[in-house]
Amino acid sequence: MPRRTPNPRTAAGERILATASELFYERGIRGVGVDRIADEAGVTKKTLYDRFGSKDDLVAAYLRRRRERWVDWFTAQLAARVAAGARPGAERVLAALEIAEEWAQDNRRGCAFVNAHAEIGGLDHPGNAVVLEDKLYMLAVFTDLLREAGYADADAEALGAQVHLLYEGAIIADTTHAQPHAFRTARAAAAALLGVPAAAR
Amino acid sequence: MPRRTPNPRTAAGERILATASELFYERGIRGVGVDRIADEAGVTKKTLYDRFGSKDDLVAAYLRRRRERWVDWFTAQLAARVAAGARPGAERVLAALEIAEEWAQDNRRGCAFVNAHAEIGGLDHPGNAVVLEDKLYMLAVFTDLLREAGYADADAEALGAQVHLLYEGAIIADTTHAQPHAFRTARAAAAALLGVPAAAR
DNA sequence: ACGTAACCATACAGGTCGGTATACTCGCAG
DNA sequence: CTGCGAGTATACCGACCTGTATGGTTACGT
Repeated sequence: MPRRTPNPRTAAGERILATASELFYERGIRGVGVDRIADEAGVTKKTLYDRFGSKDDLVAAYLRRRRERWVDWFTAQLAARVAAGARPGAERVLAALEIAEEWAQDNRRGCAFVNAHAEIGGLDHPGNAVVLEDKLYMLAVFTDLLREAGYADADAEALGAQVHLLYEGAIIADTTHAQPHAFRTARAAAAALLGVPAAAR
Repeated sequence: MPRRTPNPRTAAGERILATASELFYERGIRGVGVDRIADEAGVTKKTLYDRFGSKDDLVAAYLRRRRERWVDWFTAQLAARVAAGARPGAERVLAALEIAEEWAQDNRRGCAFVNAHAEIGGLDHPGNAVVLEDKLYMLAVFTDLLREAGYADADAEALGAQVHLLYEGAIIADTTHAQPHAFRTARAAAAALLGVPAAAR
């Protein structure tokens, strides 16, 4: 048997994934070698391969982990805003965009999934499914927020898709420094599309 | 003197740049080595370095070339729509989004500048300036189209920035396959923002 | 007590990376 | 006719790449 069953759920596996996540995000997937990941995680390369099987699979694990973290954080933040009184519909959509802005402030390299797609998009790579998953999830977030506010299905889908474009566009405009207030602009546009006065902020 | 003055304007330099442009776009910057570029261009590596000085500079040349091509093509397409009767304001903004969609259909790997930014964004790289240039240019396209239609400066800038987010978002949603009709959605949103009925198409 | 999973350390294979060195040929402009 | 720029071919450099091999240690469950 060439290699142990890849089961990353060990202390060392956790350290590897944490290190890889940071390095992949900050320097790009192709910009980091497995040697360096193992070194910085205080682990031998053998352990890395025993836990994850291959670099490609480690990359996929990185993307899955990142998605999990984002979904958890985002969900909690949104729930907090709801608890604080954000009403269904436009208010919660704008809240979602504010949350995204807050995240972006601590994640200056932009959307990990867009970046990953730029590097592995053309290839047959286990990470690509995760990228698509994230994009579809965020699209669903917006359409669901509108559906739950009583919009008819067709309207919720049409408007949700439009807001989703503003969301994705804002991340790009923000990270590339094309627009210093990209998220504020996105909120103004979303407010207009949903027919409510734009809160100044 | 270690190396001749980098002047890419020769037949071999042209072949190198053409080959590099295709490979960089299709497989990513870090996904292509200079050896391969030289090979496929029918040129020795020495010639490549004589013409371009370094891989980083070749990457910057690729981005500049790509930008030039896009600006030329986009300008011509927009001029054609204007000649065909597209009136100032919303009509030309929607036309611009249609042109972008057409380009995207032949450029399935998405925005070369977003992709490049994902790979070199964190680094001190000569290509980064070109990326920013492209993003600021497209932002200016939309604001200028509105200014020329008589919008007050502040309105043109605010609305232009909103449409720019839709544009960037549409490219992302389209290339990642998150939204199959991303550009149509962007046009619907832009039409709503500009207060005109959305042309079905 | 024994097996086994999870780790350690070292080494190496086979290839690619960006970049340089040497030596040569061709065509053209002074 | 000579000097130079543009190109060829080949070889090399050290560093890095993903991945494997060998062998030994620790801890834990049955």
